[in-house]
Amino acid sequence: MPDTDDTAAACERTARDVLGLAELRPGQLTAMTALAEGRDALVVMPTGGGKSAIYQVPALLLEGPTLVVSPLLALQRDQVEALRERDEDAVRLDAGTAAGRRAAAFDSLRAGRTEFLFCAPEQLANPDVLAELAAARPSLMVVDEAHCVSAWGHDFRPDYLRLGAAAEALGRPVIAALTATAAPPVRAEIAERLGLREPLEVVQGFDRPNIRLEVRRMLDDPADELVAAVAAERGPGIVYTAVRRQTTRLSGLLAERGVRAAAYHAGMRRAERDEVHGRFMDGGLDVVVATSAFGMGIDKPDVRFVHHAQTPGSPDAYYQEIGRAGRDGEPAAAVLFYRPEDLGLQRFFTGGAPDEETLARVAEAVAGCRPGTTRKELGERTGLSARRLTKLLDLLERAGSVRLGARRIDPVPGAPDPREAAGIARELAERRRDVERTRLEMMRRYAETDDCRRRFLLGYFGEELAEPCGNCDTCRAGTAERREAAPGPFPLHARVEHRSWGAGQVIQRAEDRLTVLFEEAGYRELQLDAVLAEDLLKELPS
DNA sequence: CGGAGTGGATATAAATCCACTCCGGTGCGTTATT
Repeated sequence: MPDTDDTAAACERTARDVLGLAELRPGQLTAMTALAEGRDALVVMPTGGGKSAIYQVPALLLEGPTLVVSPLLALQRDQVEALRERDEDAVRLDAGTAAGRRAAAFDSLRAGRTEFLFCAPEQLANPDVLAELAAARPSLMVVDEAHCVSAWGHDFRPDYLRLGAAAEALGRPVIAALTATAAPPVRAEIAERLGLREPLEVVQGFDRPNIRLEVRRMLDDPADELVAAVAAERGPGIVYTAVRRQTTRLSGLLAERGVRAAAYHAGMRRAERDEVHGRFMDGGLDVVVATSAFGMGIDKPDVRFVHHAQTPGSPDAYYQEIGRAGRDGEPAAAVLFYRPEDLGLQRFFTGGAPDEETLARVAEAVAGCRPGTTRKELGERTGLSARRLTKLLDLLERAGSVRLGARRIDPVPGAPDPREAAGIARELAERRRDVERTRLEMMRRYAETDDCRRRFLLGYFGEELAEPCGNCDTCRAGTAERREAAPGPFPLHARVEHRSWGAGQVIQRAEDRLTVLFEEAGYRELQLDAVLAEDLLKELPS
């Protein structure tokens, strides 16, 4: 049984001697200590809040190498470079790594000469990589930008959903999940998907009081008003749009007004993207007009505004994007140019559920295959792409027809009939989609509320702001209510149960209405009089 | 879901309307050419 005080002291010493950190923030030390003692941790902390130190210190204290899973190759490069500057041996692995370097990296890892290995989750889908890594007996696995598990895993980068299985195949090292943004259900999903065991949760610093919040309701194309607003701003900023076409159009309009603006989206050539990114960071550009492709890894302290020409799909995405403003603590602005029509586009992005025919076909193929079948074999049998298959298999695993290891696919004895499993799987996908739509609905409420916008956003992330913030448009307009704890039943944070939506927790509570985050049904707003008249909710003991 | 673009009908000259189709985000990896 390790002594926590000793471990904490060792963490502080290592942080000071190796990383040069004289002072640790309380959350940092708690998380480091837990990891160094072998306990999983889920850390939610703003960018620049010292997340790297949280895994680097225990990495040095725990015997055995550290695997860092990170979503973007560029982020990996930055981190490797930073470590090498401190003379730590850190290597990176991706599809472009030549065989010789690969072998050398694994040798060095096994021999204990290399402490840190960085890769994307897709690398861990490769059985050879997994076997080599397992042989090096990693003691710590870090999942950076862990919200990607929930945000990207289901339809975009399904290998994120296999990280839990990968950890098992690696001998189940201690896991550290790090992110800057995670509302309560996202946190829960990260923990579940990664298979965290009684993780320590450290959640810090959601409030960004220096960012002024504002929503402008638009009846038409917001271009003119947006261009005027941007031209009036001083200092660098970001404008987000939902589609690529608007990035070039708006950056063109800004350029006509003499603003040094450039577009950025994933359809541009690599070199051009890098050039825009670099110029923005160096101060050679005033404004980048971008899709959501412009984001992770942008840690520029003096961004003075982040405006949205179109609404994003959730408060999660919105808060993450505006969080790139004002990191230096100086005043900054976040204006949402809101047209309800834009919600339709986001609704489209949430997508539909996979068709039952294909699900049934895969379920049947799985039922007929021998234990230990590989993805490749199953892909050949079903004629489906690896990606599509990964996504469908994940749903079928939850429906009980298959067990997925990191390297093998096993049929489950006594599994439900393929048709039935397909039905269950489809229902799971639909439920997920429905929850995503409730998040979109919360974005609408943010845009349409008369109450303090900051209180709304913080409430969404599970934090309470008693007083109106005084730095948003509704506070300035005087419509934000000065709210004592609203009287009556179902107080803030109460555990409740709804007749059809099941268990949940009150996350916002006004005089006449409340917002509940239901475990299965997502975010729902309820009118208090209706709740009382129809006896819809029961308060549970907490 | 909604917008942008296309094409036909209208009804007698240029433009308006309607019905229709198509399109829309995020990055790993792999693979085929330069």
